[in-house]
Amino acid sequence: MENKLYHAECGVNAAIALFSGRWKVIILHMLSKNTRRFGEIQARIPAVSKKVLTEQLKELEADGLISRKEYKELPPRVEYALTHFGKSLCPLLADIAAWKRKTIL
Amino acid sequence: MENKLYHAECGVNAAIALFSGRWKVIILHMLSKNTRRFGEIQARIPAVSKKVLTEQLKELEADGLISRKEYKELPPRVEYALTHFGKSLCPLLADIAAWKRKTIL
DNA sequence: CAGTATCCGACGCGATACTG
DNA sequence: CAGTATCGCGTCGGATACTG
Repeated sequence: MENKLYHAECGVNAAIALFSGRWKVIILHMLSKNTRRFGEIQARIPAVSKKVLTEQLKELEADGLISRKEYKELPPRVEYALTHFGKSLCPLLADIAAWKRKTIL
Repeated sequence: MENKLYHAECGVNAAIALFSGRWKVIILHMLSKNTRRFGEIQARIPAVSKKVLTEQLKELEADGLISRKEYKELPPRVEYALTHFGKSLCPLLADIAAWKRKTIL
């Protein structure tokens, strides 16, 4: 993208990309209440497939929004949690929700 | 989407969809400063094709974020402007930009 | 349990040519 | 000037089967 346009949007698109994805907002909201295991997340989002859930979690982790802790046990156990960065996003999502509510009513 | 999940995300995904799109943030930002004609918008975003620009403008209009006024002249003239709803979105985009700046630094 | 591997259809977006 | 029509590609997400 050209510089003029970059300054116009000020990274908004890049920021949006961090939490746009079919299940990311739901995952972030879920983890804001509790650390969760992979299976728990999947159980609470019945419509998501393992492949897609894995992808979304990997992207969220790569973007620094969530952390992944693997316990070397048998059977394996993995815990996902919000990072500090991820927690900082929650108020913004609340603002977005509030904006939508205001305008629909 | 199921009800439980709907309540979890509180319409955030739907709200995000209103302004996620390759050029929507840039268009909204541009129109926040001035009413613009189709050709002016295109000239300021060289990378966008007519087809895609038309699509994005139509979606923004359908979502109530911008208005389209057509003057029956020859050659044709069309003016795009932010609606009140569209203007209400700008502070939110600024918040998103601010969030991103804070965390990158 | 927590993933991978593979296939596939839908959609977003860009390039190009044509039109009232 | 402000579009429409057509084509094609890349990415996203869903379905299913397999694995350490």
